[in-house]
This record gives sequence, C-alpha cells and structure tokens, in this order.
Amino acid sequence: MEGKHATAEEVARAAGVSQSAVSRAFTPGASISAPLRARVNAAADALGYRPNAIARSLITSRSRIVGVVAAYLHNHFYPSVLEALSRELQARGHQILLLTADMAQGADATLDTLLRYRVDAVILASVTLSSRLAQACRAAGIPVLLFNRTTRAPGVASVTGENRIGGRAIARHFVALGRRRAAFIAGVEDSSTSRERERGFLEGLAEAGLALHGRQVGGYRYDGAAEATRQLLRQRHPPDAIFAANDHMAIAAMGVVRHDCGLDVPGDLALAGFDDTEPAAWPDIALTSYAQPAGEMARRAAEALLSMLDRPALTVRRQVVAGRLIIRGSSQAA
Amino acid sequence: MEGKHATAEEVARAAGVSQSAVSRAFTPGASISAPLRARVNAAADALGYRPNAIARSLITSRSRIVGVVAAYLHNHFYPSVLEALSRELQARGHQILLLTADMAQGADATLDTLLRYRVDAVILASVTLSSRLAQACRAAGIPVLLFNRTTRAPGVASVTGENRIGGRAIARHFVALGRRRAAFIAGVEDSSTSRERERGFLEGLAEAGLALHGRQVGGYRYDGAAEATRQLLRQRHPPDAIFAANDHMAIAAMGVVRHDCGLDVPGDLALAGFDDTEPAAWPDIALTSYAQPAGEMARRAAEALLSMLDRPALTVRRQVVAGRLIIRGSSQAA
DNA sequence: CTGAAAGCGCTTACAG
DNA sequence: CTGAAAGCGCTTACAG
Repeated sequence: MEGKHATAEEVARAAGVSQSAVSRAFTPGASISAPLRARVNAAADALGYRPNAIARSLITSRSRIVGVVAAYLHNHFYPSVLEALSRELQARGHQILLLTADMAQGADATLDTLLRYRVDAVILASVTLSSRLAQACRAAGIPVLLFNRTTRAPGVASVTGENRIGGRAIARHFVALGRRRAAFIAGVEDSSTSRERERGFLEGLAEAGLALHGRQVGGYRYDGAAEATRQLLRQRHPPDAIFAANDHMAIAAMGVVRHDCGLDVPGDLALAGFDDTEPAAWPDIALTSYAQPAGEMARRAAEALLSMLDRPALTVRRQVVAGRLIIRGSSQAA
Repeated sequence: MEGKHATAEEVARAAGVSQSAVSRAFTPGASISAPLRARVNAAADALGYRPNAIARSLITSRSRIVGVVAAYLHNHFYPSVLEALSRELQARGHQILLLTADMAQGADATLDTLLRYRVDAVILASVTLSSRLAQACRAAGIPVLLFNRTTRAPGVASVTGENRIGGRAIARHFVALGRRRAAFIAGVEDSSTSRERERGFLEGLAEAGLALHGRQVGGYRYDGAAEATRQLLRQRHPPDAIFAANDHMAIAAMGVVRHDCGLDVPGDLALAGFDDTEPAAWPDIALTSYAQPAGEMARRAAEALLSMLDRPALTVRRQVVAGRLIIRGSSQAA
C-alpha cells in the first residue's frame, strides 16, 4: 500500500512545471497548452495522482455532493429511486451523501450533517421530517427538492407522481368492476402524497355517486397496514375493494385478506396500491397499481436541482411526472 | 435565506476570542475552559455557526466519510443492509458516500470517485467489480471491507453470513422432506457467496447419498433466475426441490413454477432461498430461507472498519455472522 | 488554558 | 499560455 496520496505539488515537481499548471490540467476548460497538459498527465499517471476533491471543495465552495435523506427503505419504491438518483447525479458529476433519518437520528442531527458537509443541494425522500428539514435548508440557502411529496412552503421544488389522477383512476377502475363498497388505507395523515391520492380516490367514487365505505391509517408501514386491514374487515359490511396509498401497504393488506381472513382476491375483495414497485409484478402478488416511474422522476429531480445550483434565481418548480394504471390479478381475474 | 455560512473567524470576532478558541470549543477533548467555551457557544448559536467538515477534513486528512459501493438494489437484502449500515456508521460519527456501480459506471470511475473524495474506508457490497476494487483500494492504502462476499486477496476484511452452513441446512431440510431430485440455481459463477452456498448444499445432499439433480446460473437477477427455472423444469425428470442462491432468485423461480408451469409448491416442488428478506415472510410468498441478519452484519462491518482506521496495523478479519433456517410454506405445507 | 501562526491541497485572479 | 501568490476554513504544535 502506497499510503499517502500524491499532491499537485509533487506532480508539478516531477513534471518540472508549476503547481498551477497541474491544477489547470485537471480543470475542464482551463487554459493550458496541449504539450504542457501532456507532461502533467504523464507525471500524474506515474504518481497515481488524483485531485483532492476535499481541497477543491474548500476553495470553490462547491462540494459536488448532494445530500439525499431517505427513510424506511423497506418500501421497495425507494431502493429504485436511490439507484436512479445515484445514476443521474453521477452522470452529472455529483455524488450522494446518504442520510437515513429515523426517530433516533432526528431532523436536527440530519440538518447538522447536511450543513457541516456543505452539501450543494438536498433531496428529501423521507415521509417524516421533510417539511421541517426543507424549511431549515432553505433558511441556510441550500437548494432543496422534495421527492414524492410536496409542501406549501415557498422556494421548495418537488417532483411527484400523479397522485390525484392516480387515485381517481383507481376509483374509476373499482367502479367499472362493479364494486360499491370501496375503502381507503391512508399513509401518514399529514403527508401531501397520501392526501392527494385520497382526494382523487374520493372524487372518482363521487362520480359514480359513491362515498368512501371505510378508512384507516396504515402509516406507510407493513404492520400498520395489516392492522388497518383487519379493522376494515371487522366492519358489519366489510368493503369489497381496498385502495392502499402505496404498494407496500397494499401487499400487507393482501396478506391479511387472503391468509388471515381466507377471502378471495379479487373475488371477494379487489385490491390496488400505488407506485408499481417490482413486487407488484410478481405473479404471486399480481397487484393492481398506479405506476410512478422512479427513473424518470429521478432524472427530473437531478436536472431540476442542479439547474438551481447554476441559476439560484431560477423559479422553483413543482413537477408532476405522468404514470399509468397497471391492472393485475388483485382487482381483475385473468 | 442567509446565503453564506458563518466561519470560525466570524464567531471569534463576535465572541471576542481567538479563532483557535472557536475551533477548540468544537473539538471534543480540546483544552478549553468552561467560561471560554460558553462565550464561544453563545456567539456560535447567534450566528448559526457549524464547523465546515470539508475544511476539517483537509487539515486532519480524515473525511469521516465511508464509501459504500452497492449495485442492484432490487434485491431487497441490500436496502436493509444500507439502512443498517447508515445507522451504524452515523452512530459512530461517519457518513456514507453512496456509489452505485453498474456496467456503465465501471470500476475505474468508482475507484476514481472514492479516491478523489478521500473516503476513510470503503464497504463493497456489489457482486461485480468487488475484487478489483478491493485490490485497488488496498493499493491506495484505504481500509476495505467486503460485505456479503469474500476474497482470497490478503488485507481485505469481510463480513458474510453462514453460506456453507446455510447451504447444507437447506439440503438436509430437502432430504428430510423426502426430496430426491434437488437442483441449484447459482448466482454469479465467480461469486464466493454463491460458490459457498452451493458447496454446503452439495455436502448436505452427499450426506444422504444424493447428487445435484440440476444446476443453472441465474446471475442473481430476477429474469436470469426465471429463465434458469424454465431450463430446470424442461428436463426429462424435473427436480422436486430447488435451492436458489438468494431469495430474490427464489421468488422469480416461484413465479415460474406456479404460474408458468402450474405446479404446486411445495407439493410438486419445494423451494428455498437465502437471506430471509422481507418478501420471504409475506404470506403469498412464504419462502423458506436461510436468514442473514443484515442489522448484525452491518454492526460488525461498521465496527471492524472503523477500528481498522484507528489501528492500521490491526489484523484484518473475516467475520461470519450466524443465521438460521426459516421454514415456510414453500417447502413444507402448514 | 489561550493566542499567533503555519499549513492541509487545491483554484484563480493577477501579471507577464 | 504560464507562474507566483493569495486564500478557502479549519486544526494543532508552539510559546506563553
């Protein structure tokens, strides 16, 4: 192991040039002649030189690091998002500092890390804490983007799926199937995402003169959704259709409906989720879902955020990425 | 938005102390009197000061950043790992720089980023590239730990599950169920993890005088495993049990066995995976699996890696974390 | 305990 | 195009 890293100073000595020349050879667009660059490169290769990004960050006050705050990666939508974000940001020369914010590691600690490491921008993909963190980042002058959620607060960009439209599409689908007693399992009460999906769902039911037949809160968790489902099925007239605010909860509901209660899906009860995560497509799950294209959402997020870096005056945008209803066996027998 | 961050110099002026004093107030264990510290803290709070971790890294040559290289987060084992690693590293004052290495973003680019950002240590949790990257990091003097894989190369620590023992346990389980034609779906051929699981599986079968009845390579991918399963079922005498090198592939196999071929699981064919990921426990999947405790593995990894930082001379260890066989409906009817 | 000063490894005006 | 020099925001011997 060679231990210490070579510095620009050492490369300069080896190449017989100034340290500035070394820096220029590694700075895209810097004015340096081809011969000089060649000499620098040769020496750099020989010494295994890599510019120190930390030192570069200090002088440019650009870390080229984006803080990504996630939580609850058990929901399979987020791993896909993370992978896509990583790809899109790397392609644009940025890296991801991954923070997982949970109850223990609260908003304050997360904010502290974000600020100390001088991240260039922040992507918030965590249900909880997001609003507070978004405010705090804005106050510190860091561009923020909410992923899969939004906020009324000004100056905060967001990328979301078609929550309201998707909720409506699922209601219409249930209605078309002849279901009359549709229930909803909400995510977290103060989540804009869950509220919008519910709103659309209610609108879709209302078009057919129907009202919600039951409603429980699953908190976006597997166990929470399972319990919510038990509550719904305990009613005198149990629902004949359930829309859960995301696939993760819908899959929990499916387990309870089929295995705890021995009901037939979709015969006795139709089921739908949101996100179209991979498990939804597994034959044994076959969950009807409104798709959110994680890749496209990530691309838009990376693009929007980095353009905010270049043009701070840019108007902050709330982007909605189109999805579509994917009908599978959980709502309609093949 | 306040725009620029306060510096130690500004805090010092506001508090009427030297800049060194400000630094000491924020350095655990530095010699500073209580009154001085109080004055500094007051001024720091008023200015919203947070020490610049970038500048600190430059002078201490410790970034307190651990590079985590992952790939294919679609396998649900890795999101759990990532969450656990993040928790364990944050608890020890370190952050995660997340790199996703795929074909496009190859080993060279990944190594380059790791080195430029001067990460303190690297955790490799990617099937491909790991060996090359591990070598390169060692050559650069960066502590490396392989997660869920190992290598013959010296100086590389690793944390794995009980691959060989687990493979053997699954073979014995199949044998106890009276299965005589057990097949294996490998991950990637040159993956130590897949090889060890296979080795244990063969040993377990051999104990009962059985040989492998079929073998295909799934490449750890869903589609690859589905295709591997089709091949296995196309044989004259199809297998009556399949062990896939991980849950992700076992679930793909389950879809093919039940839905493409209309066979009964476990009646016609018993199925087992490895990892005990969350979907394995979903009632509609109910996959028998050998558990790998992601949380415990992450704790050990964080601990081992950070102790290597403090004591570079420390002997590098290969740790194996105990798991256990979880029997579910895919192999044994309830 | 406290402060003045050197220095970490770069980028980037400023001259030439 | 090229080099000498200042400076990014810290930590840490070195004196006192």
